[in-house]
Amino acid sequence: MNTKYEGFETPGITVDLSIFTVNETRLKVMLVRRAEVPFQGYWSLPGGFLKTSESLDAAAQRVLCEKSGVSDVYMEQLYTFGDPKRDPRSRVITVAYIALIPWQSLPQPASEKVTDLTWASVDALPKLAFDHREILSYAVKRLRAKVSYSNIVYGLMPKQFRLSELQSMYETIIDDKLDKRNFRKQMLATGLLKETGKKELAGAHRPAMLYQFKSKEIVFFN
Amino acid sequence: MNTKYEGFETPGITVDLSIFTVNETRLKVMLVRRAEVPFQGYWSLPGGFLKTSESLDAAAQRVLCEKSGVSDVYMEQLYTFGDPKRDPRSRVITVAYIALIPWQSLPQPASEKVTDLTWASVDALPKLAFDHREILSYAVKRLRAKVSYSNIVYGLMPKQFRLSELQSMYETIIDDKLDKRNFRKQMLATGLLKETGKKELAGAHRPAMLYQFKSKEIVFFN
DNA sequence: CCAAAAGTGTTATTGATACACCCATGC
DNA sequence: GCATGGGTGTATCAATAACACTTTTGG
Repeated sequence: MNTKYEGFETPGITVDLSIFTVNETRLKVMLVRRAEVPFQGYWSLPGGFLKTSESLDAAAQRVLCEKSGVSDVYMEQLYTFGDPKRDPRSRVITVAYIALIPWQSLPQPASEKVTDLTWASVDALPKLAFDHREILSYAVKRLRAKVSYSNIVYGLMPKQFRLSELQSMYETIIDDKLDKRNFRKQMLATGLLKETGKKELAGAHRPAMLYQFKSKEIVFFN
Repeated sequence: MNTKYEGFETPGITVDLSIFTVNETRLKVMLVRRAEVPFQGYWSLPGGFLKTSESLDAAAQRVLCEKSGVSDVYMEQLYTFGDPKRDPRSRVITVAYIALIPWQSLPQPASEKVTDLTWASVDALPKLAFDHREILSYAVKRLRAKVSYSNIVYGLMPKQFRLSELQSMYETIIDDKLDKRNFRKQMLATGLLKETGKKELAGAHRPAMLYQFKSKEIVFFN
């Protein structure tokens, strides 16, 4: 038996990531296909075992980079799931994380044949391995809540953007429509945005002013 | 070496609890004195190793009951701390919890000689073992924040109470004064309280109506 | 000149804040 | 009758919500 102290357990520790992005006005999450038992062939959240002398944050960062190819994005610890039966093989406790990646920052997949990684709309999920469905709904809940009292959408926007793109980002995540004038007023009132001076000229319409965030800091409102 | 898979670690898992109560208009947290190395003789948060086939919540519940003698109180998972160096002996990851106990629910200590357990004011803490100071400041931060957007103070109130006691509870936790009339208006407007009909007669003043919560549910505002 | 998205202010409503006096009781 | 905490209402201010038309461009 795999114990360190009499009667106490030393379970395996993993990190599992809910990596979100928004594309085509859909909130999407990264799923990877499991190559091994248990749940072979099922989709699951990307994750991995904690390595020796690696902090939890570092492990999450490593998994993020391995799977997405990006680093330096918004990430936070979500919750720790430790039900004794959540892994049918042996006791595994997982520390769940949330990460946000702007769609534009994602490297395009090298080939069309990548079938072991996908971005699934959170409202059209396949069956998931382990308790990953539960983890993911918790992650979505946290994300939706946090959007409304912080500027966490930072993590999903490209460097420069139109205010209408920012509004669309909010609308996609909270799944509701917002008033254009009130939205702009409020956003500019936060003082967190600055004009870049550049104007986007693409499209048969009046060009839009491009904005960017003054800093990467996440701020809480209320 | 204590590994389960090549290169992966199976650290010890503990739960550590920040158990809060309020007494004499001070927010207090339970500390226990460590009998063993490391940090022998230091004060620390109550905690313990996860047992085989025990869920994280169950472990936290067990520790709570062992140390405080109460169960069925408000408890929530806080955060997981996994720095590789946080325990000088070996790798230990701790899942931190918050618990709230009404002062009136606490069994009085059997003898005056109990010197291995204390309730310390959170603004006058001794040196703590491990990273418990960090855990505790995180817990206090969470508690203070949550008080202002939920009815989490439920967890600290006795069955029946005066509105002025409820106000005092809020003021103690957020460390600020509130307006009496506005406070009462808002509290009653939530619809979460009901009069008990009873009046408290103690004291040389007009007796106060006693209230209680309609349900134990925790509700979020905003 | 038509389509398409950008940009812009005012009013109404709601919620939050500030504030002072009388009441019921015990001693 | 005085000290103590209990109990009550209104006016102001700030924030939020509702709402429609003009502008600039490409085709």
